[in-house]
Amino acid sequence: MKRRPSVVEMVWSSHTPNILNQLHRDGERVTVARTGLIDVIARAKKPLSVPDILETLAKRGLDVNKTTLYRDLEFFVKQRMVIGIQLNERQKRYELADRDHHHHVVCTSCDRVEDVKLERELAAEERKIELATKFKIERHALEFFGLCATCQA
Amino acid sequence: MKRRPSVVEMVWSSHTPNILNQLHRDGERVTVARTGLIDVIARAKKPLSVPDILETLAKRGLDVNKTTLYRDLEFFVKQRMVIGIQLNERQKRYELADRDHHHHVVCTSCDRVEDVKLERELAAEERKIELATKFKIERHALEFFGLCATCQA
DNA sequence: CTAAGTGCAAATAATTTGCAGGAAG
DNA sequence: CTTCCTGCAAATTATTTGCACTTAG
Repeated sequence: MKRRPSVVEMVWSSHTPNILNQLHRDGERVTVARTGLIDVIARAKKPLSVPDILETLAKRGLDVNKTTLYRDLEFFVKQRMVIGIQLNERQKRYELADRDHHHHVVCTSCDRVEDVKLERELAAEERKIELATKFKIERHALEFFGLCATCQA
Repeated sequence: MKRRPSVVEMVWSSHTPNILNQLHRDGERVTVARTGLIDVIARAKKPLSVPDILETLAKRGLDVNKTTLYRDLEFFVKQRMVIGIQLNERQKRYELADRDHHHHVVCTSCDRVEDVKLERELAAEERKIELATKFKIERHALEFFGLCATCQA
Protein backbone atom coordinates (compact mmCIF):
# COMPACT_ATOMS: atom_id res chain seq x y z
CA MET A 1 0.00 0.00 0.00
CA LYS A 2 1.26 3.48 -0.93
CA ARG A 3 0.42 6.76 0.72
CA ARG A 4 -3.24 6.97 1.65
CA PRO A 5 -5.65 9.15 3.64
CA SER A 6 -5.05 8.93 7.36
CA VAL A 7 -7.80 7.73 9.63
CA VAL A 8 -8.80 11.23 10.69
CA GLU A 9 -9.23 12.41 7.10
CA MET A 10 -11.95 9.87 6.48
CA VAL A 11 -15.67 10.17 6.90
CA TRP A 12 -17.30 6.99 8.12
CA SER A 13 -20.61 5.33 7.56
CA SER A 14 -22.68 5.26 10.74
CA HIS A 15 -21.88 1.60 11.38
CA THR A 16 -18.16 1.94 11.01
CA PRO A 17 -17.18 3.48 14.36
CA ASN A 18 -19.22 0.93 16.33
CA ILE A 19 -17.45 -1.92 14.70
CA LEU A 20 -14.04 -0.36 15.11
CA ASN A 21 -14.71 0.25 18.80
CA GLN A 22 -15.87 -3.30 19.18
CA LEU A 23 -12.67 -4.54 17.57
CA HIS A 24 -10.60 -2.43 19.90
CA ARG A 25 -12.48 -3.68 22.95
CA ASP A 26 -11.87 -7.26 21.83
CA GLY A 27 -8.15 -6.60 21.67
CA GLU A 28 -8.08 -7.01 17.90
CA ARG A 29 -5.96 -4.77 15.75
CA VAL A 30 -7.56 -1.86 13.95
CA THR A 31 -5.67 -1.49 10.69
CA VAL A 32 -6.22 0.80 7.75
CA ALA A 33 -7.21 -2.10 5.51
CA ARG A 34 -9.78 -3.37 8.01
CA THR A 35 -11.15 0.09 8.60
CA GLY A 36 -11.56 0.77 4.91
CA LEU A 37 -13.08 -2.64 4.26
CA ILE A 38 -15.71 -2.28 6.95
CA ASP A 39 -16.61 1.18 5.80
CA VAL A 40 -17.01 0.10 2.17
CA ILE A 41 -19.28 -2.78 3.18
CA ALA A 42 -21.21 -0.60 5.60
CA ARG A 43 -22.02 1.97 2.94
CA ALA A 44 -23.02 -0.55 0.28
CA LYS A 45 -26.67 -1.03 -0.51
CA LYS A 46 -26.14 -4.59 -1.65
CA PRO A 47 -23.72 -7.43 -0.92
CA LEU A 48 -20.34 -6.84 -2.56
CA SER A 49 -17.91 -9.19 -4.28
CA VAL A 50 -14.17 -9.04 -3.72
CA PRO A 51 -13.56 -7.12 -6.99
CA ASP A 52 -16.36 -4.70 -6.01
CA ILE A 53 -14.65 -3.99 -2.71
CA LEU A 54 -11.17 -3.64 -4.18
CA GLU A 55 -12.45 -1.24 -6.78
CA THR A 56 -14.27 0.91 -4.27
CA LEU A 57 -11.25 1.01 -1.99
CA ALA A 58 -9.04 1.95 -4.93
CA LYS A 59 -11.34 4.84 -5.81
CA ARG A 60 -10.72 6.16 -2.33
CA GLY A 61 -7.00 5.86 -2.78
CA LEU A 62 -6.65 2.71 -0.70
CA ASP A 63 -4.73 0.06 -2.63
CA VAL A 64 -5.36 -3.03 -0.58
CA ASN A 65 -3.96 -6.30 -1.88
CA LYS A 66 -6.56 -8.93 -2.71
CA THR A 67 -4.87 -11.47 -0.44
CA THR A 68 -5.20 -9.08 2.46
CA LEU A 69 -8.80 -8.47 1.56
CA TYR A 70 -9.61 -12.18 1.56
CA ARG A 71 -7.88 -12.57 4.90
CA ASP A 72 -9.63 -9.63 6.49
CA LEU A 73 -12.99 -10.77 5.18
CA GLU A 74 -12.38 -14.16 6.74
CA PHE A 75 -11.38 -12.41 9.93
CA PHE A 76 -14.58 -10.35 10.07
CA VAL A 77 -16.75 -13.35 9.23
CA LYS A 78 -15.13 -15.16 12.15
CA GLN A 79 -15.87 -12.14 14.36
CA ARG A 80 -19.47 -12.38 13.13
CA MET A 81 -19.34 -8.79 11.95
CA VAL A 82 -19.63 -9.67 8.27
CA ILE A 83 -21.67 -12.34 6.51
CA GLY A 84 -20.62 -14.10 3.33
CA ILE A 85 -23.38 -15.13 0.97
CA GLN A 86 -23.65 -17.06 -2.28
CA LEU A 87 -26.13 -15.91 -4.91
CA ASN A 88 -25.87 -18.55 -7.64
CA GLU A 89 -22.68 -16.93 -8.83
CA ARG A 90 -19.16 -18.22 -8.86
CA GLN A 91 -17.94 -15.73 -6.29
CA LYS A 92 -19.08 -14.91 -2.78
CA ARG A 93 -20.56 -11.60 -1.72
CA TYR A 94 -20.22 -9.92 1.63
CA GLU A 95 -22.43 -7.69 3.74
CA LEU A 96 -22.53 -6.30 7.27
CA ALA A 97 -23.89 -8.69 9.86
CA ASP A 98 -24.90 -5.76 12.03
CA ARG A 99 -28.12 -5.01 10.19
CA ASP A 100 -31.75 -5.94 10.31
CA HIS A 101 -32.21 -9.50 9.22
CA HIS A 102 -33.22 -9.61 5.58
CA HIS A 103 -33.19 -11.66 2.38
CA HIS A 104 -32.44 -10.99 -1.27
CA VAL A 105 -34.12 -10.82 -4.66
CA VAL A 106 -31.68 -11.52 -7.48
CA CYS A 107 -32.24 -10.83 -11.16
CA THR A 108 -31.25 -13.90 -13.13
CA SER A 109 -30.60 -11.77 -16.18
CA CYS A 110 -28.61 -8.73 -15.01
CA ASP A 111 -27.53 -9.83 -11.49
CA ARG A 112 -29.13 -6.86 -9.80
CA VAL A 113 -29.64 -7.55 -6.08
CA GLU A 114 -32.14 -5.99 -3.71
CA ASP A 115 -32.85 -6.54 -0.05
CA VAL A 116 -36.27 -7.75 1.04
CA LYS A 117 -37.91 -8.54 4.35
CA LEU A 118 -40.45 -11.24 5.07
CA GLU A 119 -43.68 -10.29 6.79
CA ARG A 120 -43.58 -13.55 8.62
CA GLU A 121 -40.09 -14.56 9.68
CA LEU A 122 -38.74 -18.08 9.79
CA ALA A 123 -37.97 -18.51 13.48
CA ALA A 124 -40.86 -20.90 14.10
CA GLU A 125 -40.04 -23.00 11.07
CA GLU A 126 -36.44 -23.07 12.16
CA ARG A 127 -37.43 -24.52 15.52
CA LYS A 128 -39.46 -27.26 13.84
CA ILE A 129 -36.60 -28.13 11.56
CA GLU A 130 -34.24 -28.42 14.50
CA LEU A 131 -36.59 -30.95 16.05
CA ALA A 132 -37.02 -32.88 12.82
CA THR A 133 -33.36 -33.02 11.82
CA LYS A 134 -31.47 -32.77 15.15
CA PHE A 135 -29.43 -29.97 13.62
CA LYS A 136 -28.53 -26.97 15.77
CA ILE A 137 -29.39 -24.18 13.37
CA GLU A 138 -27.39 -20.97 13.46
CA ARG A 139 -28.68 -19.04 10.50
CA HIS A 140 -30.55 -19.30 7.24
CA ALA A 141 -30.28 -17.83 3.78
CA LEU A 142 -33.25 -17.11 1.56
CA GLU A 143 -33.00 -15.76 -1.95
CA PHE A 144 -35.68 -15.13 -4.52
CA PHE A 145 -34.64 -15.42 -8.17
CA GLY A 146 -36.41 -13.87 -11.11
CA LEU A 147 -36.41 -10.97 -13.55
CA CYS A 148 -36.15 -7.38 -12.40
CA ALA A 149 -38.51 -4.76 -13.85
CA THR A 150 -35.95 -3.69 -16.45
CA CYS A 151 -35.12 -7.17 -17.66
CA GLN A 152 -38.77 -8.14 -18.03
CA ALA A 153 -38.96 -5.76 -21.01
CA MET B 1 -15.48 -42.52 -23.68
CA LYS B 2 -14.58 -46.22 -23.92
CA ARG B 3 -16.90 -49.21 -24.13
CA ARG B 4 -19.80 -48.91 -21.73
CA PRO B 5 -23.12 -50.58 -20.88
CA SER B 6 -25.72 -50.11 -23.59
CA VAL B 7 -28.96 -48.38 -22.76
CA VAL B 8 -30.91 -51.64 -22.44
CA GLU B 9 -28.50 -53.07 -19.89
CA MET B 10 -29.19 -50.26 -17.47
CA VAL B 11 -31.76 -50.07 -14.72
CA TRP B 12 -33.20 -46.61 -14.28
CA SER B 13 -34.40 -44.61 -11.36
CA SER B 14 -38.15 -43.97 -11.58
CA HIS B 15 -37.64 -40.39 -12.77
CA THR B 16 -35.23 -41.22 -15.53
CA PRO B 17 -37.55 -42.56 -18.25
CA ASN B 18 -39.93 -39.61 -17.90
CA ILE B 19 -37.17 -37.16 -18.47
CA LEU B 20 -35.73 -39.09 -21.39
CA ASN B 21 -39.16 -39.27 -23.02
CA GLN B 22 -39.62 -35.58 -22.47
CA LEU B 23 -36.29 -34.91 -24.13
CA HIS B 24 -37.24 -37.03 -27.09
CA ARG B 25 -40.59 -35.31 -27.44
CA ASP B 26 -38.82 -31.94 -27.41
CA GLY B 27 -36.62 -33.08 -30.26
CA GLU B 28 -33.50 -32.98 -28.08
CA ARG B 29 -30.85 -35.67 -28.38
CA VAL B 30 -30.81 -38.52 -25.92
CA THR B 31 -27.15 -39.42 -25.50
CA VAL B 32 -25.46 -41.88 -23.19
CA ALA B 33 -23.83 -39.10 -21.19
CA ARG B 34 -27.14 -37.29 -20.68
CA THR B 35 -28.92 -40.48 -19.78
CA GLY B 36 -26.32 -41.46 -17.22
CA LEU B 37 -26.18 -37.97 -15.79
CA ILE B 38 -29.91 -37.74 -15.25
CA ASP B 39 -30.03 -41.15 -13.68
CA VAL B 40 -27.22 -40.37 -11.23
CA ILE B 41 -28.92 -37.16 -10.14
CA ALA B 42 -32.30 -38.84 -9.95
CA ARG B 43 -31.04 -41.53 -7.60
CA ALA B 44 -29.13 -39.16 -5.32
CA LYS B 45 -30.56 -38.31 -1.92
CA LYS B 46 -28.81 -34.95 -1.86
CA PRO B 47 -27.56 -32.37 -4.35
CA LEU B 48 -24.36 -33.52 -6.05
CA SER B 49 -21.23 -31.66 -7.09
CA VAL B 50 -19.51 -32.21 -10.43
CA PRO B 51 -16.84 -34.47 -8.88
CA ASP B 52 -19.61 -36.44 -7.11
CA ILE B 53 -21.35 -37.05 -10.40
CA LEU B 54 -18.18 -37.95 -12.30
CA GLU B 55 -17.21 -40.41 -9.62
CA THR B 56 -20.61 -42.08 -9.56
CA LEU B 57 -20.67 -42.35 -13.34
CA ALA B 58 -17.17 -43.84 -13.30
CA LYS B 59 -18.23 -46.49 -10.80
CA ARG B 60 -20.83 -47.57 -13.30
CA GLY B 61 -18.26 -47.77 -16.05
CA LEU B 62 -19.24 -44.49 -17.70
CA ASP B 63 -16.19 -42.30 -18.20
CA VAL B 64 -17.72 -38.96 -19.07
CA ASN B 65 -15.40 -36.02 -19.56
CA LYS B 66 -15.87 -33.17 -17.13
CA THR B 67 -16.32 -30.67 -19.94
CA THR B 68 -19.18 -32.72 -21.31
CA LEU B 69 -20.67 -32.97 -17.86
CA TYR B 70 -20.60 -29.21 -17.37
CA ARG B 71 -22.19 -28.73 -20.76
CA ASP B 72 -24.92 -31.27 -20.18
CA LEU B 73 -25.67 -29.84 -16.75
CA GLU B 74 -26.04 -26.42 -18.32
CA PHE B 75 -28.28 -27.99 -20.96
CA PHE B 76 -30.56 -29.61 -18.38
CA VAL B 77 -30.72 -26.47 -16.28
CA LYS B 78 -31.84 -24.61 -19.38
CA GLN B 79 -34.47 -27.30 -19.98
CA ARG B 80 -35.56 -26.75 -16.37
CA MET B 81 -35.07 -30.41 -15.61
CA VAL B 82 -32.17 -29.83 -13.23
CA ILE B 83 -31.58 -27.12 -10.65
CA GLY B 84 -28.16 -25.79 -9.69
CA ILE B 85 -27.73 -24.62 -6.10
CA GLN B 86 -25.00 -22.97 -4.06
CA LEU B 87 -24.55 -24.00 -0.46
CA ASN B 88 -21.82 -21.68 0.81
CA GLU B 89 -19.24 -23.83 -0.91
CA ARG B 90 -16.92 -23.06 -3.75
CA GLN B 91 -18.67 -25.40 -6.17
CA LYS B 92 -22.25 -25.74 -7.31
CA ARG B 93 -24.46 -28.72 -6.61
CA TYR B 94 -27.18 -30.11 -8.80
CA GLU B 95 -30.48 -31.87 -8.18
CA LEU B 96 -33.55 -32.90 -10.16
CA ALA B 97 -36.09 -30.16 -10.69
CA ASP B 98 -38.83 -32.72 -11.03
CA ARG B 99 -39.29 -33.30 -7.31
CA ASP B 100 -41.39 -32.01 -4.48
CA HIS B 101 -40.32 -28.51 -3.65
CA HIS B 102 -37.99 -28.56 -0.66
CA HIS B 103 -35.14 -26.76 1.08
CA HIS B 104 -31.85 -27.77 2.69
CA VAL B 105 -30.13 -27.97 6.06
CA VAL B 106 -26.37 -27.80 5.72
CA CYS B 107 -23.84 -28.71 8.41
CA THR B 108 -21.25 -25.93 8.60
CA SER B 109 -18.72 -28.35 10.03
CA CYS B 110 -18.92 -31.53 7.90
CA ASP B 111 -20.96 -30.32 4.90
CA ARG B 112 -23.66 -32.93 5.35
CA VAL B 113 -26.84 -31.90 3.49
CA GLU B 114 -30.41 -32.96 4.19
CA ASP B 115 -33.68 -32.05 2.54
CA VAL B 116 -36.38 -30.33 4.59
CA LYS B 117 -39.87 -29.11 3.91
CA LEU B 118 -41.60 -26.07 5.36
CA GLU B 119 -44.97 -26.56 6.98
CA ARG B 120 -46.14 -23.36 5.46
CA GLU B 121 -44.63 -22.56 2.07
CA LEU B 122 -43.50 -19.18 0.78
CA ALA B 123 -45.91 -18.63 -2.12
CA ALA B 124 -47.79 -15.84 -0.37
CA GLU B 125 -44.59 -14.08 0.64
CA GLU B 126 -43.34 -14.43 -2.89
CA ARG B 127 -46.41 -12.66 -4.20
CA LYS B 128 -45.90 -9.78 -1.77
CA ILE B 129 -42.28 -9.45 -2.77
CA GLU B 130 -43.22 -9.29 -6.43
CA LEU B 131 -45.51 -6.36 -5.66
CA ALA B 132 -42.92 -4.61 -3.54
CA THR B 133 -39.96 -5.04 -5.88
CA LYS B 134 -41.57 -5.33 -9.35
CA PHE B 135 -39.51 -8.46 -9.89
CA LYS B 136 -41.13 -11.42 -11.65
CA ILE B 137 -40.05 -14.19 -9.32
CA GLU B 138 -39.37 -17.63 -10.74
CA ARG B 139 -38.04 -19.56 -7.80
CA HIS B 140 -36.47 -19.25 -4.40
CA ALA B 141 -33.73 -20.99 -2.47
CA LEU B 142 -33.77 -21.43 1.29
CA GLU B 143 -30.98 -23.05 3.24
CA PHE B 144 -30.57 -23.49 6.97
CA PHE B 145 -27.00 -23.62 8.26
CA GLY B 146 -25.89 -25.15 11.54
CA LEU B 147 -24.33 -28.19 13.15
CA CYS B 148 -25.62 -31.70 12.49
CA ALA B 149 -26.19 -34.08 15.40
CA THR B 150 -22.75 -35.67 14.97
CA CYS B 151 -20.82 -32.42 14.80
CA GLN B 152 -22.52 -31.02 17.89
CA ALA B 153 -20.58 -33.58 19.98
C1' DC C 1 9.81 -4.33 20.97
C1' DT C 2 7.03 -8.23 18.95
C1' DA C 3 3.01 -10.51 17.58
C1' DA C 4 -0.14 -9.82 14.14
C1' DG C 5 -1.12 -7.85 9.52
C1' DT C 6 0.29 -7.10 4.75
C1' DG C 7 2.05 -7.57 -0.15
C1' DC C 8 3.80 -10.27 -3.81
C1' DA C 9 4.33 -14.24 -6.54
C1' DA C 10 3.17 -18.56 -7.24
C1' DA C 11 -0.15 -22.65 -6.29
C1' DT C 12 -4.99 -24.71 -6.27
C1' DA C 13 -9.56 -25.52 -7.66
C1' DA C 14 -13.76 -24.83 -10.26
C1' DT C 15 -15.37 -23.79 -14.48
C1' DT C 16 -14.97 -22.38 -19.51
C1' DT C 17 -13.35 -22.28 -24.35
C1' DG C 18 -11.52 -23.72 -29.01
C1' DC C 19 -11.17 -27.07 -32.01
C1' DA C 20 -11.16 -31.69 -34.32
C1' DG C 21 -13.29 -36.03 -34.44
C1' DG C 22 -17.70 -38.99 -33.39
C1' DA C 23 -22.49 -40.33 -32.87
C1' DA C 24 -27.79 -39.45 -32.79
C1' DG C 25 -31.65 -38.99 -35.54
C1' DC D 1 -25.49 -37.38 -43.96
C1' DT D 2 -25.42 -33.41 -41.22
C1' DT D 3 -26.19 -31.21 -37.03
C1' DC D 4 -25.32 -31.60 -32.47
C1' DC D 5 -22.34 -33.90 -28.84
C1' DT D 6 -18.03 -35.18 -26.94
C1' DG D 7 -13.08 -35.33 -25.51
C1' DC D 8 -8.81 -33.18 -24.89
C1' DA D 9 -5.74 -29.58 -23.85
C1' DA D 10 -5.24 -25.17 -22.73
C1' DA D 11 -7.31 -20.73 -20.79
C1' DT D 12 -9.89 -18.18 -17.15
C1' DT D 13 -11.49 -16.90 -12.72
C1' DA D 14 -11.89 -17.17 -7.71
C1' DT D 15 -9.50 -18.21 -3.84
C1' DT D 16 -5.41 -19.85 -1.05
C1' DT D 17 -0.57 -20.38 0.51
C1' DG D 18 4.44 -19.43 1.62
C1' DC D 19 7.48 -16.22 2.89
C1' DA D 20 9.80 -11.85 3.76
C1' DC D 21 8.66 -7.21 5.18
C1' DT D 22 5.88 -3.77 7.98
C1' DT D 23 3.05 -1.83 11.55
C1' DA D 24 -0.33 -1.43 15.58
C1' DG D 25 -0.38 -1.49 20.25
